[in-house]
Amino acid sequence: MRTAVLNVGIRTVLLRRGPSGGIDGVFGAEGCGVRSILKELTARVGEAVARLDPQADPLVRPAADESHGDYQSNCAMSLAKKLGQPPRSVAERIAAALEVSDLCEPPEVAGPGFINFRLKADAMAHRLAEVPPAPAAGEDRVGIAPSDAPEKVVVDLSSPNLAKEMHVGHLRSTVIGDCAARILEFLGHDVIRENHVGDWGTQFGMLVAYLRRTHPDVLNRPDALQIADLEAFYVQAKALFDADATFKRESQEAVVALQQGDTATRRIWEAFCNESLRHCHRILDRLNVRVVDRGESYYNDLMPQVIDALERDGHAVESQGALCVFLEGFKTKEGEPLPLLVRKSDGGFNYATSDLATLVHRIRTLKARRIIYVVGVTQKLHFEMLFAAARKCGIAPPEVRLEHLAFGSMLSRSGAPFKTREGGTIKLKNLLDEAVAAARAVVESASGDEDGDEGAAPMSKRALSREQVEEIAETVGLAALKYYDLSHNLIKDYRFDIEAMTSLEGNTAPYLLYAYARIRAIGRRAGVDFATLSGSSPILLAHPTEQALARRILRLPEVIEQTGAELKPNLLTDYLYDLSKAFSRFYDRRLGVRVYDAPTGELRVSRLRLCDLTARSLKLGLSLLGIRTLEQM
RNA sequence: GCGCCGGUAGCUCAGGUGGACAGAGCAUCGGAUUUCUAAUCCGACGGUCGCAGGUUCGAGUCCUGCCCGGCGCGCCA
Repeated sequence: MRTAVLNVGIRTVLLRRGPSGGIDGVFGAEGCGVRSILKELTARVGEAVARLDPQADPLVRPAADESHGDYQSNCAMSLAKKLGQPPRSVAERIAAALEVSDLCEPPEVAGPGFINFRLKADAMAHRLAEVPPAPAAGEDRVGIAPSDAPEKVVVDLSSPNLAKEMHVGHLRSTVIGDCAARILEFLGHDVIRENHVGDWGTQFGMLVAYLRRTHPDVLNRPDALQIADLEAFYVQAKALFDADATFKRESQEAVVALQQGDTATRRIWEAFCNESLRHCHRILDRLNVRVVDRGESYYNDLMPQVIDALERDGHAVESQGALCVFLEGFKTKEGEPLPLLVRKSDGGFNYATSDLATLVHRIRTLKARRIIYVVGVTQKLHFEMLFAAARKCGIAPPEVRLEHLAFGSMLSRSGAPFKTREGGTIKLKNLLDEAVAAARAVVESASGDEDGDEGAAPMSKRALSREQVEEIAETVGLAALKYYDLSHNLIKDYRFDIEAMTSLEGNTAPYLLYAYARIRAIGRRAGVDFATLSGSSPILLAHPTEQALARRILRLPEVIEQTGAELKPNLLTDYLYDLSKAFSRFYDRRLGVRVYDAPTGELRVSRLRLCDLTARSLKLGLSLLGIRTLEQM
């Protein structure tokens, strides 16, 4: 699939070559300075290579080793094999046919047949100078244009069960799904964030019955329902259910009443779900995650229609009393065909039923062209079967992309399952509090010592009030949690390590947030308004650290694009860390350059603009991860 | 049993369709320095990329077998 995506991307660029000879790619809209250099070079190499083989992939990528330049093309080697010619001579011919003098030094052929590109400093400077200033209000795109081929995308994220409180198991889906949605939105797509909450099933009969007993006034004032501890409420109801036969009967009757649409029962159920959703949104608000709530019950009426149609069309057949869709390639332990069960032998519906109905709704009503399920890897088989069944039954036509964005589990620091000492689930709220507390300790220890240790003097000028510390701790703590999650390969399990994630050193949110705050402080101290620094004066890239920083800033469009194409957030986190390290070197007193006391006024403005572009790139990148920045730390 | 996913430096992890000596952070050790927010920068140390074969000019990456760990495998979600 990855190959297909890349091929499509390349073809798109080639088709879009404008009369000017420039590439109006995803990042090349008029008036928006920064285009993806990777795309542009890919197009240029593609044109040169096409003379030898129209099918060949230009294989342009950032240089593996900076000593070889900024970008490299690896296409000559494989092409040479195909043509039966020496790879170096193929590379020489491609290099000779290339027209890249506006961007790069003359390309060099090296090693077995690599073609190396080194960007010209003035080309980089020119591109950076084209980036428009940040808008006074609203989103700063840092000069990156949105896609001109927007798609309707559904991201299925978070999706807790309303019977209980959100727990640590919901963190990854929420954070990863939000990140995917943000990146796709930024790229210009029309994203619907579906919070597919569990609001139906036998447990809700029990909860309704328990609510009747504990909150007799709920019917009179359903909106006033408050349950302080949802988890405890569930546990108490369950205990009574197991111990009390009368209550058990009431619960079962409530289930039936719910299914039959009994008004009073449904009002109680609704009151409970709304209260539970309020709990969810307290957490989602805190995480700054926006969703559309649409519970499983939303599909109640649709399910029988969908299933009846499957049965009528012969896609689903009865087996051992259950209605099944048989699919090729799936087997049971015994080697028998493994079907997807879409209706239980008791006539009831299950997970697969509601997922199929949900797909129908998303494709036919919401008109989604791409549906991304952000769900743990343990459900991989389920989604493979679901997708296969949806294809087979014609619910999902070929042009609709179905993706399971699978992620591994969050484990405890020791590598064991992440549970309380008693083996219970950990509430998500408690986890957030723990991260914020750890961040508070870090911020307090670094923001000037009230105990008055040796180095109090330099810190005193940014001593923070209690309120400021709280605000910073909240932002840093949640950022640390999200960033740590997103900076790992999604498919793998990872260990929850509060110290590592809140550390101020290394590839962490606190490091990046500090880097950002530090750059903003430069602007404040320099007494300039970055918004007015544009245009008039040039960007000068003479010093090696200036050039290194420029290179990093210019990679932002291609990194965002690739992160969105592959849905791998750690590509973006790695980039942001690399960018801020490049800034630290640029700003280093020994190996870097002077900024606001630069030798000339022109250099001062140029360097301040580099600071501004770095800060804006960091802010944009972090915002796509769902992380807020701070002007001061 | 079958299937899927992992196994990379002491630790935590990156490694785009096979490509240039396998990268980073932490930890450890050494250096810079009284500062443009040092919450920094530079350097060193550290790896038979689970094992064994194979394909290839070239394999952490592809193929086969095996070892270890995790997950999943008909009426839960």
